[in-house]
Amino acid sequence: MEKVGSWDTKIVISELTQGRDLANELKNQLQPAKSREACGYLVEKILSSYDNALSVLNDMSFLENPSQINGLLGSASPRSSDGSDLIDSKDRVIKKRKTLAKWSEQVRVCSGTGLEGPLDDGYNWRKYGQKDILGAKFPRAYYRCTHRNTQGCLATKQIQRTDKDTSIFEVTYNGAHSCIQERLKQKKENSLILKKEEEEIQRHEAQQNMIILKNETQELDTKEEIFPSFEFFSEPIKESNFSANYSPPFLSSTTSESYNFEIHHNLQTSETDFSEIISNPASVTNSPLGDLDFSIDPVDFDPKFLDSIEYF
DNA sequence: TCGATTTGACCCGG
DNA sequence: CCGGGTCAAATCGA
Repeated sequence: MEKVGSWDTKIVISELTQGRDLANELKNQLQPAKSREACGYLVEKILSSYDNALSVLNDMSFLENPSQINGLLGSASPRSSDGSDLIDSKDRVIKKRKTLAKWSEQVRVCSGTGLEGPLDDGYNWRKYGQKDILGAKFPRAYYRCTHRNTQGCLATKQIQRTDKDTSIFEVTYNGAHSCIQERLKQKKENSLILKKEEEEIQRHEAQQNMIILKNETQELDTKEEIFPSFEFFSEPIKESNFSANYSPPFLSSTTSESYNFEIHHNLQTSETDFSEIISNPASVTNSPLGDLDFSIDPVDFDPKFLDSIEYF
């Protein structure tokens, strides 16, 4: 394929849209199924994946259409020769901030699921800060890729528990991973990190509400209710490659508690830094969905997108 | 001992 | 000046 014009993009969008609709239909069909929890998880992941892909493609089709670029960038200032900087009204060169691909998710973690969703997104993160955010009940935690120094990976993420529903976490990802990670090894570590994080949030909440937990048992019970288990869900799912005969071991131990899972993707590439995403094959799996084995294969994925870069 | 986390200080853009 | 984001020394813990 020589290049991907808006017509080709429309086809891709159309195909993805159809796939999403079909997955939706599948979701409906699976309602009475016994293993609804597992199916629901898979279907939600499928849908999220489609949403992500569509978001990317929709943004790209924006960029392919010059008449829409002004709307996207506002009344853009003239650019300097290399296109990387902006020039203000007094002809001063303003270094354009290097913006990385940015997207966010809202993840609900409910009783009985043990689902941490993108909180365990298959990458090694190192916490480098935590801030109390004005007007927010819970602090925001800042993470960067563990391989920042060793591999120069610039990916970061922020995690913050939402005010209204304490079971929902807002996870904002910044930048694409350029690192190669050991995926299996890190999962247990992540689980430990998350447990600590949860404990910290609990502590913070307790402080804020001036609640003194009368005994340790009560505290443990509360933790158990929100994050009953980090590991048992994600481990088998991710390594099962979603084979048809896969039977999640946790289902037998899961009671009648409903599988309550909600994930919302909000992909933003506020500026034209798609090269951040596209040029790096590893970044294809940078999405929080990247831990899924059915994520788009970089080999099949790259050529079209690389061709489309020429429009940027 | 060494890598990860904590946390107050610092930086910087609005 | 304020608030969000990052730095880095102290601390933790495996």
